[in-house]
Amino acid sequence: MRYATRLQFLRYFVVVRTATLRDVARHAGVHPGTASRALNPRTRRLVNDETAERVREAAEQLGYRPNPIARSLKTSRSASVGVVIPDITNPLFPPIVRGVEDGLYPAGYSAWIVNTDNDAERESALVSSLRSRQVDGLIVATARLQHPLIEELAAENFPLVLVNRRIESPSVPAVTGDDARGVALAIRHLAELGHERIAHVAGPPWTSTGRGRHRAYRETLQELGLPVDPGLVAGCEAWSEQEGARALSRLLAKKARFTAVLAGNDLLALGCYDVLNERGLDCPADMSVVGFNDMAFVDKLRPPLTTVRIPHHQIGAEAARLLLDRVENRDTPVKSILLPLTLVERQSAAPPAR
Amino acid sequence: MRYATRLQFLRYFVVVRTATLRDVARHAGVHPGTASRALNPRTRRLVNDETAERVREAAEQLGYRPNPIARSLKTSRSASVGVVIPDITNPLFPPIVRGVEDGLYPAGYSAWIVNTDNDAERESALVSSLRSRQVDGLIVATARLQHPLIEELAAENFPLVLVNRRIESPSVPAVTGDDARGVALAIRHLAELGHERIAHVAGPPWTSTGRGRHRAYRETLQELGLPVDPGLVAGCEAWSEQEGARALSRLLAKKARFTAVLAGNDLLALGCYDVLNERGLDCPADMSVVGFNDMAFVDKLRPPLTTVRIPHHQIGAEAARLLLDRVENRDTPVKSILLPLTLVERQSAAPPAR
DNA sequence: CTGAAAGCGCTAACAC
DNA sequence: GTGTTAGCGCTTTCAG
Repeated sequence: MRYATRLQFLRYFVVVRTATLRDVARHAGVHPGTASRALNPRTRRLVNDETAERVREAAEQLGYRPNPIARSLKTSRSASVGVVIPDITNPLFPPIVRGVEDGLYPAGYSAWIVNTDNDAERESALVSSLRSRQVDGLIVATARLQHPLIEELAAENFPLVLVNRRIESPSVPAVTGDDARGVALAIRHLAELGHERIAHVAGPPWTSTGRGRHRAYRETLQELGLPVDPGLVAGCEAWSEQEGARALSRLLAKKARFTAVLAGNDLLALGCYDVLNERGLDCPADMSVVGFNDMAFVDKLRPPLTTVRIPHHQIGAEAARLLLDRVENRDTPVKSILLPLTLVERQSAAPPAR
Repeated sequence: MRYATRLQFLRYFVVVRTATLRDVARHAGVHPGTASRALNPRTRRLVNDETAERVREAAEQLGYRPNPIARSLKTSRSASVGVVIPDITNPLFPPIVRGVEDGLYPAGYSAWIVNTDNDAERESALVSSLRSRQVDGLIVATARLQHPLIEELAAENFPLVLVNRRIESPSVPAVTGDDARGVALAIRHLAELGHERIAHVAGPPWTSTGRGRHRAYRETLQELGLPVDPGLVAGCEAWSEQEGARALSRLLAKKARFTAVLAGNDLLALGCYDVLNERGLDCPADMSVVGFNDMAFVDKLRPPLTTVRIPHHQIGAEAARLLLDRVENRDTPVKSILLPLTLVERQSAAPPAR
């Protein structure tokens, strides 16, 4: 050994080079295989307590950090999962992502986040890149009702959990809010305030949420014996403020009569606000608006937006746990989770003017 | 070969197993080393055009996807960088993160995002985990003025770029907005509107932004010949709505006289809104408020917030480029970037009541 | 220009 | 219980 003292030797490893399992093994006077077993919680019991302790000490002294890359290469696993979202810049997703990470962290997993911009080609490239990085599973927030890529993955039995959205095929686990009940909450609230003609600015029909909320809207009206008038519904091409504005404008332009509008989500509701402002209509005096999502800061709008709260963080966290279940055991039966929603009453919904 | 037809053989690789470089080499009738050279753009010129083409074709037929894990293990690089932020849930960060990704993507790099929650211990654990994953560099948005971890990394000459914040030591490249000019823009605007006594709700003094904006506030007042009164400044312990509210409350409680307030950022401005509302003070009639950042949706507040816009996406993108420069060549001289800011005039700042 | 060979750091049969 | 061995898939000297 070219090192004058043990200390120098240690310093060499700690500072200059990062210690490998071989170094640890040599220091503990055992074979690398044994060191591996001693350090890995899952195999720890295969080795003598005393030996294990020696290895642990050596590892600590050398500042040993396992190399996850080498481990991945050997095991074809990575202790990481991919998170596929349209755009982190959309305020809907940060809380979900945080939930996912918080669900993953205790299990020692971490998340790779990618933004697809709702571009199927980009999505496919990103998923492929995630898979070549050996992610152990995928959490997907971009589901459209028809989604070949997702069905492909599901057919392969690749661990996969959808958040926020579902696809038509029931074989893919999903964690979503209970939109039907959320819509019912909103409509009932409006009805109780005295509204009878309630319009709907609907989300894109190729999303499960857009379509589901629209259906729930119709069903709830029916249940309450309120008029179900197709002329009171305007669909959007995207979940954007701009589309929300266009939709409400159409409704207003054709002189539809209504005193309240349920927006498919908060972004669409924001668009409604814009149109009302433009036309000098007061919310809620002239028109009540209810949103969906309870996005950050909608309580600061004028008027503060009454909306349906979705537990985004929890959705992410549950999805992470569901995914981990499937990662650990691919034969875990497919299970979806429906989380309860709550109505947040603020000032954008009030009794209609007489 | 146990396969009856070439097609079956191909299917085997394409569908059942993922083809490796060896498979490609065998199919092209060359040595794996040659196949590697042929497929890697950087070594491509070392091999005969004809051979290279054969290899390329074989790769395509087999649906070959290089395994980045194996490559990383060999090269100690990963074509990925770590992005260290306090919390993706803070609306400040998504656009920066997006900018980083957009800056990285064309170069074939991707980003690992981690949330520190401003916890130094967690940060250190996360950075260490990123490094063991062989990230080629780090983009850090969590800098405090004193930041041992960052200085350590810098001392090692580990590729590193700060965004949004700086540290005291000048040896670390940073991409930030030109806060001094931004503050000047805001104060001058207020002065032009006729305000003379302008208060400041200052960000945390252990952040470069908090401190820098405070300094710029004083300097600009002085330049304009306006009163520089320490009694008109209240400091915050965090960049939060709550802290902003507490700060403005303190100012109001001690009966300080002022007609406008410059908030250290939009979140603090939001806190100011809350206090004004609570006390029945009208903004801007009784009190003008100017924010900083131009966060998403502050244009929807009541009143829409006048604020200083920081080009967050661009900050992220420039940081990515700067980092990549250093990754490719560690001896690239340290260079920091100051991006111009703009004042966004909305309705929260108006002439003072006489 | 291409082949041969070694090895990145780790794990997992398989021996003993 | 622990050592031995082989190998995950790739790159990169070194020969020729």
